[in-house]
Amino acid sequence: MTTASDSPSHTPGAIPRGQGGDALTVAAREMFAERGYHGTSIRDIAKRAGLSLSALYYWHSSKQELFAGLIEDSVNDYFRTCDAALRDCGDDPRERLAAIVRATVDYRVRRRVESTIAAREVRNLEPEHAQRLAELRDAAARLFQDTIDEGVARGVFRCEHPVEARRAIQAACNAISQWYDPEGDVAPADLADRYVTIALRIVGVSG
Amino acid sequence: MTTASDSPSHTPGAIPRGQGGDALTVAAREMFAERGYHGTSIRDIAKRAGLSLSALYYWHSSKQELFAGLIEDSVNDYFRTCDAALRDCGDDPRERLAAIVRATVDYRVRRRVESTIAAREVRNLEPEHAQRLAELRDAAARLFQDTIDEGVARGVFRCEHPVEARRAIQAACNAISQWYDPEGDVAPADLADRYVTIALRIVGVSG
Amino acid sequence: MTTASDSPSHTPGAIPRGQGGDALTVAAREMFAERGYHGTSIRDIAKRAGLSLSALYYWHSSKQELFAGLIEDSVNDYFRTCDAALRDCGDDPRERLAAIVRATVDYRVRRRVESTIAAREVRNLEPEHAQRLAELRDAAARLFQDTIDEGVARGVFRCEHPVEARRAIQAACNAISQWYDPEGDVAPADLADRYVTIALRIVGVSG
Amino acid sequence: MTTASDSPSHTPGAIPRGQGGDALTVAAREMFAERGYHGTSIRDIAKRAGLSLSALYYWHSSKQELFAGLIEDSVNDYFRTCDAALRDCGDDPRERLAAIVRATVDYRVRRRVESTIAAREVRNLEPEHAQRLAELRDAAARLFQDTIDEGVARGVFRCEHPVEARRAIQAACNAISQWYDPEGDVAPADLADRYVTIALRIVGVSG
DNA sequence: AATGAATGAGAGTTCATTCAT
DNA sequence: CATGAATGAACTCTCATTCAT
Repeated sequence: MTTASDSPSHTPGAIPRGQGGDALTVAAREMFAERGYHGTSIRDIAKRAGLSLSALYYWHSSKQELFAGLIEDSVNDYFRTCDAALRDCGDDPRERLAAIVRATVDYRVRRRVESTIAAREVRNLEPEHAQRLAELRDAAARLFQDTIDEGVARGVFRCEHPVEARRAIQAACNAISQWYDPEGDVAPADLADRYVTIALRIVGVSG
Repeated sequence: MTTASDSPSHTPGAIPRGQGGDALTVAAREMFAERGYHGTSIRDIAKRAGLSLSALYYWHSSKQELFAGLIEDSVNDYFRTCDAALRDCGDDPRERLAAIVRATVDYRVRRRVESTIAAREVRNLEPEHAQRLAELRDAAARLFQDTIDEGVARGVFRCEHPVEARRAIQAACNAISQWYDPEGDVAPADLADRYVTIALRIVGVSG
Repeated sequence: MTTASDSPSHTPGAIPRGQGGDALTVAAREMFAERGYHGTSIRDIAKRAGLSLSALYYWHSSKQELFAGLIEDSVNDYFRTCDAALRDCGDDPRERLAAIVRATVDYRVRRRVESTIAAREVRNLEPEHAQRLAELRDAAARLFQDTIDEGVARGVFRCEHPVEARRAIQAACNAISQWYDPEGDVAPADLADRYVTIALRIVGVSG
Repeated sequence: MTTASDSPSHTPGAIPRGQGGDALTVAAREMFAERGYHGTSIRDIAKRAGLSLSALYYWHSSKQELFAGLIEDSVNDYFRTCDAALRDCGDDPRERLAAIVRATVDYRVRRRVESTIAAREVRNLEPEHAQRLAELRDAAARLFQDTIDEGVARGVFRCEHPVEARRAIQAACNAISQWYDPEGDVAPADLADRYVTIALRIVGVSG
């Protein structure tokens, strides 16, 4: 809950919630999503947050740190969501795959904006952060892959190219944040159901 | 075949191939893909092309024009590929969906680099170009959707949510350019086969 | 007295006198006069002001704004000077013409530098500012013309071509800033007397 | 009649009239007048002349040379005009002053465009040309001044400040090119008459 | 906890000019 | 007589960042 970006980066103890710090991350999230990392200037962010440029530097030590904080925050959220979903379910591969898909859809809908940033702007992370993100990305891929492979091994999934299957499922889920309209008429839970069906079909479980 | 970006932007007739103009588009393509639009400076592009900054301006009237040219070129290629594929096939929805998927996979592999650019950097196109690209994007979606809907109508596809099906298929195919390794051991044709299978499963045709 | 160009262009209230902002307008005035608008680079201005290029952009939003500010300032000064002169004099056309000529000479001597800029560099003003300046120019012409016409009507001026008379008087006064040497031996007040005589002769009042 | 700018600057023998060379000087004259020296690019000139950039360099060795040629041409014209006028008149100061004024007005109307350039853009001449122009300017001033002084000495002019008188007369005449409209309804000859009257009044000869 | 003033580096773009053909 | 291709320097302007207050 307490994230790096809520407290001044150089005095990491004090947590003045709800003030300037928050406005900045909100503004940064929106603008990075709209215009990308290089397309967004730190002045623009400060202006949209209604603060001075110097105030931004009080809360964040650099543009990169502000940016990386957003992404890290969001990715951590994803893993917490996955963990929670898997904790509450048995060991049947169908059930497990469904849980992961549901967690992914949920995340892509709930964190639509940061999600888009993380997908498109990774290359702008400095090596340090980039590597950590790459590891998390791999971890997510393994989560899917292990479940699929296990299903194939147990004979409940019928799937000649499990790697492609995993890629297709992930790609489909990840794309959601690019088109989902929170004001539209498909509820997140319904959407999750539909993507579970799609995922199961891809691994050869005809719904 | 003859593309806008091969000739000086102010005399759009002549085609001096294999010269400075070409080197520039090649360099631009690579760098935009690696670092994005705003992350790439036109000095970098000129340097990689082995030309001076001013030479770039001899061939292209602006960074934007160079950028938009690349994307337009690539997108036109996609549509030519689709058209050709559909021309050579019957009217069975399975056959048609397979043809479109194959064309899409082919394009995403063949034009891996521009493809990534087009997907991630649309927002950096100026309105004029952006709109044209949006229209083409819609046209591509319709190509998929119409085929799927027809399949459902004829009863050969079994698919409760054809819009999500289309989105999943497109997302899966589009993602290819993000991970495909031309030096890897999966031939494009094989890859296409695997994605045709995935697509058909998504629309309820159990391969 | 307080002019737009003394405060950062984006917070047009505060007036930090005697600081960087002032140095810039001083430098700009001199250089624009010496080399003209296009002949003066913004780097030159910053250097002469002893500031960095970026500091200039802290105080002024663009070269044009800095330029237009100078001119506007100076032209406003002219009109204040004329108004004051006319307020303190009766309604005799001779007295009034003398007052306007005196105000004009005074201004051309006092604001020698900007005066030259305004005369030679109008065409480099962007439409918006240019139009406002044109209107002020017309107003000045009318000030002279009305006085002359009234003198003719009352029979105190003898003048067959009052428009040419006005043009000649204005041209003569305006040219002063091109040759006047503040270190020379003609005091501004004496100069004004001489030009009053010339003006009156032009309208047929033999001094 | 044959001027420097009509023949290629590096092969000063051949004179192919009426072709590219002429178009260039015409275009240059217009653009320098409209936008000033620094505001006019050599590309703009070539384009307006309907020639390529390289063609311009065939006819002129540099932007400066093209520019200086225009001005020199025009100033020489002025002196030829003055000489002719003075040759045809007696030695009465009134007659001589009238002749010079007439020549000046004639020139300012006939060579309106270059005239404006010469007045406003001298500072952009390189030292070499600038000095020559300054000398000519002085010569012109002397022409007026000598005549006025002679008139005063002979007692036909009544004029306490003959230098200011000269400046006023010159300024009035020179300004003509800034406002004269060749399509207006004042014929050059009439205009000259009016300015002769003005000049004589300035030196105390009541018309 | 926040600001106003300043900076150096680098952005995209245009300039006058050259030269082989 | 004229062109197409190229260059290096300079242009206006924006960037992320700093620091005294």
